[in-house]
Amino acid sequence: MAGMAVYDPRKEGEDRFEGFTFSSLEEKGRLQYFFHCPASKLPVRDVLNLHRQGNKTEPHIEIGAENYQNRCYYPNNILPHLKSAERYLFLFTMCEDPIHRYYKRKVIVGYIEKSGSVYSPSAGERPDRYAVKGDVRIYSFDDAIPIDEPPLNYSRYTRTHLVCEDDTRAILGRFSGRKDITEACVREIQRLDEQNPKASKTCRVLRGQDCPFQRTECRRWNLPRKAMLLRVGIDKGNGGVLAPLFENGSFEYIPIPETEESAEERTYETTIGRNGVPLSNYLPKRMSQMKLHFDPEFETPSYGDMPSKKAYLKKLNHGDLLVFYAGLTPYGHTGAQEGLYIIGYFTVDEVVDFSDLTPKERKVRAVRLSNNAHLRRTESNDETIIVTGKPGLSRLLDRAILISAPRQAKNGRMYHAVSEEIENRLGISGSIQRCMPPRFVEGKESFENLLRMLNL
DNA sequence: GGCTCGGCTGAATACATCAG
DNA sequence: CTGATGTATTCAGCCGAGCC
Repeated sequence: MAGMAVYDPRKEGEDRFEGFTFSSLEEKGRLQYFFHCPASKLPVRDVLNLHRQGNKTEPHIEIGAENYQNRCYYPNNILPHLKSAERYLFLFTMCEDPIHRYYKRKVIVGYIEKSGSVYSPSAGERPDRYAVKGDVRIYSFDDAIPIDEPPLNYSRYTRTHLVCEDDTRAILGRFSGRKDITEACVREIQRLDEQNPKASKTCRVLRGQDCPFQRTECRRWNLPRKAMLLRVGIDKGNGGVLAPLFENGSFEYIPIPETEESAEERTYETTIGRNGVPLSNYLPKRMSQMKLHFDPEFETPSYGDMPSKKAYLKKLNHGDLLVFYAGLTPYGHTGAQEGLYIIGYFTVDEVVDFSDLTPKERKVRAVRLSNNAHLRRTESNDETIIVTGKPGLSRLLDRAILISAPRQAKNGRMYHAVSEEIENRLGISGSIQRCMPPRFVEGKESFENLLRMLNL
């Protein structure tokens, strides 16, 4: 009975393992409290130390553990749980989201289904401990279960509590069919942790230590990533010409003209390209005085759009790639082909949907993102969606990367389709002449090929 | 076999402490 | 003062030894 499914760098058989139970478990459990991070609407631990109780590492949902890096109610709750036949460690917290109906209420937001333990020897300030480990499920505050209401009716001052079989059934019943948001929570923890200095990060690896789960089970280090390809810049329908591709593979990124009222003052004539001459040099005369719709812009960096692409952009997560391609045509040489080329990318920091924001938040964001063409427009920005890139991991390329090949349609006209080589490497295909629908590069192999193409 | 009692265990709770 | 934590204490329930 004891000693099953235990990871331990030391030898097994020590009497400290005696009594841990991982088999023949019963359908019951107990509560375990954690601090909710007030900076998040998701039920994640207080990574940022906003409760002044330390940068919380537990529950360590990345590997489905509690007490992995630090002790928390260790002798009173975790050790008895490890010894007991209880299957579930129910995680509950005080909701700190001021606009949620459960604000300042203690609610159960998920559980760990016990299947083993992890021993961690003491290190510095961190005493040695056993963690509970198992599959974890986390649910949103909307789906959370208040502990002081029927059917539970526990005291609102509860710290630890056993959960009998009836209550366990009731809790699992309430959660069944609801969406497990563990992955979103891991991404949120990752995002929040970036604000912490190295010594305060809630991941051992980021603090400079080894973690035996980094390459295996840790969801933080094994999050699926994807890329979205989006056509941008001037094209034949939007100006009548394509941007220039020079003989050495460099190019100009030429934004489309601004058609709305805007605070933008730059024109094609006043904007000097990377090649040293005004952008208007590459365009018909009639366009010289037109203002630019500089989107994407690589300074902040940011990319904005209106509702049409919203659903696609909202699929992007922190750490995903937003890859921009444009139509380019050889300029002053014949050593390359006219076609579609990757010209730059963002490593996504945030996707901000202005319709989710309060008017006050909108104002704050609009100031911070004032480099973006959509926020320079005079009209209201309530429906705008903005993707911000991580500075340093987002750039306009020096050399464009060809991704298309000409193909003949049934009616005899030529169009740009994904070249066979790119089809094999990135797993996308068909016409990419139009920006809609945007193509996604998903799957580990395709994504890694893309990273290599971008030298990432 | 059945009953008593004492010791052990673990859940609940009281206490001390600390920080906003 | 409030709310949270770690630790100490209490107390109820269980189990087994020992006795009739």
